[in-house]
Amino acid sequence: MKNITISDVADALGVSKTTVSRAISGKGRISNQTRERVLAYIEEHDYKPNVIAKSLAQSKTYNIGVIMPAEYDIIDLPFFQSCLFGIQEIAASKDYDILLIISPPGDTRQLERILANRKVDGIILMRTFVKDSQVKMLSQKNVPFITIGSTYVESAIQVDQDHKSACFELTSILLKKGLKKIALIGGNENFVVTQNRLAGFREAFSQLKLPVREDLIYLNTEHSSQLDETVEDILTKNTDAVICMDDALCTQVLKTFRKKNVSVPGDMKIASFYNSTVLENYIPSITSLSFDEKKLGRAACKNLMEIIEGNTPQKITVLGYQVIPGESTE
Amino acid sequence: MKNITISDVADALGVSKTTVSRAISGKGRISNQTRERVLAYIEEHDYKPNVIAKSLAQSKTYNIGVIMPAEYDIIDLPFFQSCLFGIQEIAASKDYDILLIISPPGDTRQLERILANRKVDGIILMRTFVKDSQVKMLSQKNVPFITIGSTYVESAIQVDQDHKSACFELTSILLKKGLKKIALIGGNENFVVTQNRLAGFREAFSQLKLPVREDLIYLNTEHSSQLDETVEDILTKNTDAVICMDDALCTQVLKTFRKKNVSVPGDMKIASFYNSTVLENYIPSITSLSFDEKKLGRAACKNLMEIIEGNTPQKITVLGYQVIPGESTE
DNA sequence: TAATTCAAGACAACCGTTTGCGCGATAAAA
DNA sequence: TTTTATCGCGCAAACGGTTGTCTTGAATTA
Repeated sequence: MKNITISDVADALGVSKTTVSRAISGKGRISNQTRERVLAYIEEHDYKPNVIAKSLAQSKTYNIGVIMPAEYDIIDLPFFQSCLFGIQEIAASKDYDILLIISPPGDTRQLERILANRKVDGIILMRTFVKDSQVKMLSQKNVPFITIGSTYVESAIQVDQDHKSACFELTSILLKKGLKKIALIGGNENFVVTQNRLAGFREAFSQLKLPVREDLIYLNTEHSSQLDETVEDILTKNTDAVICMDDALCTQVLKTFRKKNVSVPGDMKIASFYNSTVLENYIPSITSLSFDEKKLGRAACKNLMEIIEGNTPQKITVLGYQVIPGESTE
Repeated sequence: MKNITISDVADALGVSKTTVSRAISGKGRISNQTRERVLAYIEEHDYKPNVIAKSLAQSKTYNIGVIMPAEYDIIDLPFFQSCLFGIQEIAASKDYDILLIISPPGDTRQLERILANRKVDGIILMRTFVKDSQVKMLSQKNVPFITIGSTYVESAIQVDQDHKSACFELTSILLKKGLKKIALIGGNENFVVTQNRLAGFREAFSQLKLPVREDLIYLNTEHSSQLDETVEDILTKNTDAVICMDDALCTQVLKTFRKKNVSVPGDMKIASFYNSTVLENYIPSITSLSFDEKKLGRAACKNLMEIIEGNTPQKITVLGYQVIPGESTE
């Protein structure tokens, strides 16, 4: 069964393709009467324009590319998922679809192929890295794109969560409880978020005129064996509290604590980023931060749409957070 | 800067577009000498064919649609992620990209729009439901598609994990330890996997000529409040062991056990599906099943490629599993 | 009434490929 | 030598829309 085309519609109504096209797009000169006649016919016969042909004529695909870093040691899944849902929500409302690009941050090949093939009208990067070759590449070509998470590339339009303030506030809360020896365990140093959180951590100390214990900052802590050593080290240093930069790290730390009979919050306080499902069922409940990732995705997608439509959204959109107090820091 | 087109290449070399097209595709009659001359020129000037134009001419998009159910209470994220990675791997190797479709299982609108717009060459459903309206719709239209997870629609080509055998084996292990009063806590009854697991559970009993305690089967257990009641109920019934159909349920059950001072494995044994990161850091370690989801994604995508290329893959591909023994059932 | 304006819509070129068909040249078969 | 196959390649028509320009007839103005 062949699909019905614009010519079929035109012939059936005894008008030209132009007229049908204009009736649909609403652009160009056409009488209301004719427009309605065309639209009625289209409705009745369920004509759907061929988007491919439309793409070719207009150089527009109605797809947006969303880049998800293909890193297996990142347990940021709920983040990506919620973010995607937010993007999808806005995209769908404008009849755009999502082309998912899964590649390691340093690898621009798939992205380049997709751009060369003109398969998308714009790009959203769901995570950015300190020296992000994808961001660099995108800013050189003339493609609309949005980064989620800040980047050092001048031209990039960004949507971000306020990780710096969040980490500042979390750290401050602990410091004000008299906990001075606070360890910070973080993941990949090359994430821009990691840097931002670190900055907030430092600022909390300096604002209270307290010294940061540099020896208690542990970044790039990914693998379980390494993390065990880290915890070991933390314990020998008579630490008061630990802030974990993600919830997967936190569960591991908690496990090691239990193995070593370190009680929380008795012997040690602990707090984490994201109040994700992974932590939800811990006893004691864990103090953590809550960000609205779906909102983040929505904001990113809205901004991208603006750029695609030729407008210029504000350069940086920063979204808030919430501290969720738990028993683990009482 | 305009993009270089096939006509530019043809003109530059003094040949026709036909010849250039043939040199690239390798189809049609062309001398080796000419082909190489064309390919060399293309390489040097970095000509990339316009995929949109190609799509229009060939009615082919080099996109595959992947459907992810937009259900917030499903904590199957690692499953979907690994699956996606597997799909991506195969797709990319054939220069296909992934169009991500996020919709609730009962909602076929986005899917219909995408099909009407001919934006994909085929579809993969990452989860199927008992009465899956998406599957039903797809099997009516003439679109290549693969379901992950079995379905009752005749024409569907399926890739599946052997949840029935897996649950059978897991249950058998417990039964053979003398644990007869086994509770089964499951999520959404409308997932086909849920049904399959239930079948395996039952079979384990019947094979050992033991009666299934129907009153210990708890399906559709999603929300935390409801789950608490369920656990309460299980405890009053003097149960020996609990099998949780997913790891998120399991962590909640474990939490409630701890609250009520039910010790694992002393007072109660427990086992779960998937050995995901959520469970990784529990003490005691949890007995669970391990499936290779990435492999599943790969298999699904390979089969879809077969269909798209006009071949007929086998109707059902079933992948294995592994039981990961833990301290929780010792 | 003639000249001017303008809205409605048709025509045809164009977007960048693929592909069926035809044509001349060369090689093989009769 | 003539007929037939085969080969290498170009022509032009698709694929299904959009859009700038032109035509037509009716309304407006002088």
